[in-house]
Amino acid sequence: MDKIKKAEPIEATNFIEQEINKDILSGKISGGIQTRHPPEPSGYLHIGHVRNIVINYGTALKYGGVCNLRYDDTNPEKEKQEYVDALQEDVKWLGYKWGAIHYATEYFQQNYEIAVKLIKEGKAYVCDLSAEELSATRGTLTEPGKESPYRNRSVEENLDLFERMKNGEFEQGSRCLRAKIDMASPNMNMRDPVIYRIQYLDHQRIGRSWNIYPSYDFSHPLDDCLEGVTHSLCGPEFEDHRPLYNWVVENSGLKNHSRQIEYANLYIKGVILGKRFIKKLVEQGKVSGWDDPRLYTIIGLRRRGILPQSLIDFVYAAGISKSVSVIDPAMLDYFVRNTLNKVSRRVMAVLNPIKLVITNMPEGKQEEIELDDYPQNEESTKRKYYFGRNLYVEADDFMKEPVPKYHRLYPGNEVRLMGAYIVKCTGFDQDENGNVTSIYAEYDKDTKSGSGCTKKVKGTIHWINADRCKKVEARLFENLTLPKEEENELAGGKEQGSDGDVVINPNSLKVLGNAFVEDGVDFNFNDRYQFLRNGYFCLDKDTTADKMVFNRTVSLKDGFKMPQ
RNA sequence: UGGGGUGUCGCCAAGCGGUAAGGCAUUGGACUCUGACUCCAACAUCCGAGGGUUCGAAUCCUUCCACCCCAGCCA
Repeated sequence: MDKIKKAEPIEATNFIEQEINKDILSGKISGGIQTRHPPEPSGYLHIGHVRNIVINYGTALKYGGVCNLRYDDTNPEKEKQEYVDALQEDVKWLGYKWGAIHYATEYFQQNYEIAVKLIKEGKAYVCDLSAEELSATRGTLTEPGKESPYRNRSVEENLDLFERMKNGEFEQGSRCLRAKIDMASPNMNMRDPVIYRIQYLDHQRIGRSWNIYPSYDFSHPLDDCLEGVTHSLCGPEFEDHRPLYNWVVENSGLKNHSRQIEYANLYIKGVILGKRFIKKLVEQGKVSGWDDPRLYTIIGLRRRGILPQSLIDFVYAAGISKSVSVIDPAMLDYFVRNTLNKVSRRVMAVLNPIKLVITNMPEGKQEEIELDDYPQNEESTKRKYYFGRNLYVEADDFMKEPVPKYHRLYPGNEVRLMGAYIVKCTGFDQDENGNVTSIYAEYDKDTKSGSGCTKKVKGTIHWINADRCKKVEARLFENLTLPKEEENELAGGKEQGSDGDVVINPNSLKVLGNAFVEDGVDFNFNDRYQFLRNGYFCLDKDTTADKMVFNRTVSLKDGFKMPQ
């Protein structure tokens, strides 16, 4: 805004910054850098939009400039106040600050005046062709279009007709205002594009105050210039629109000229991002809502427990270019873990419990031990916990007959119970189906953690004291969709259409209702936890007074490959 | 088959005429009371293909190929 810093070239990290540097060096830009974040409030933002946000706010920030949030709300047919509100929350959560909030609808009067100016200069005309007729005369990719019979109306007639459009005298769709450019242009966008349409709709912000609405191609460049935007950064689909953008800017009579630069969208392999696809999943009840933790909407990622810094790091690491990028989800996981690793409190939780009885520990005896809250930090707070006779360990941490390189519990083997003692497995019980029902072990009193014990064992496992625990629900997630082959198999060999119907991965949500956590830990919504050896977790909003629900944000990287 | 854009390691991505950065993934190994983290090492004789210019090209020229976007009174 008024405190924009005069821009200096910076060390460019991508082609957009290179272009901006050139503009500064060539003197095209004399003041500060200004960008805009122009979402249409027609849906929830997803991880692909995070790139737009990072680029627009982040670039302005780097140059000491400003980025305004401008709602591109020129189509009331698709927009809702619900989305307007959600958008701001998402941007705030990501940690970016806008210079000001604007709405495209704020500029309607100015847009209108410029349209009138264009008419007076013979650069725009009212066309009476129907949408179908207009489409039929636009030509094709290989053939030029035909000029509209209304193309050469007099300025007076155009002015009168446009005024009457504005006054609501004509039926919706009966007339429109078109820019007079070139019906033979190889660029379809330049074939006398529609710049104003009649629309009688209740707009979420301005109600029924306007009967005519400018199209994106007309309002966007104008609003950029009006607002003082220097660089209008947008998606690749607008590349073809750039000549039109420039045409509007040059003919607007506005002094500030904004420059449009396009960059590629961000996709993640196997992740559903299309607005209509997500919407369909929500409507069909295949997910619990726009904030289902399996969705890559910003609210979904947030609910899942991902921290904004991870998203920002991820976007920068992925880079910004003009080529289509489909990123490996493992890369996102890496940055999610990387952020979480630094801030998460370590606690023990057993997700798939199996009983472990320490036979040489007397019934009823509870021995105090000490656990680090943040062992990854130099300084860590500690908490008390108790070792006893009746414990739970992870079912995965026991095998009747070990596979090679298996370092956990099996008859005869010793492992360390984290923070407590080394125990030796002495036996197990199983039911008639061979399912293990309990494990037996003896602990070695000379091996208490922190006692200076020098004995080493290959495996250390986490555990929960059955007399000192809380039962909770843990929700584990996998990708919503499966790789194509598996998906087709699930669909009975039928190829899935692209109509938005997807086969959901049956394992995309696993609810473990019999999980246990330490009873001495006060869990809260703002903190992040690493359930040791199980992954990063956070409290879900479904938590109630008597049941805590945890989402696994992401698992830990698992270096052990179980041989088959 | 018109126009616009893109093609560099499995996935991203630097490189802008001087002889292939980096990240993720992967693979070894060290460390480890998380098989995590961290650390160290390996990982494109080659830049979509062919031809040309040059002492020298991923970078320049040329031909070809592949993929993406555009025919809303959507954005």
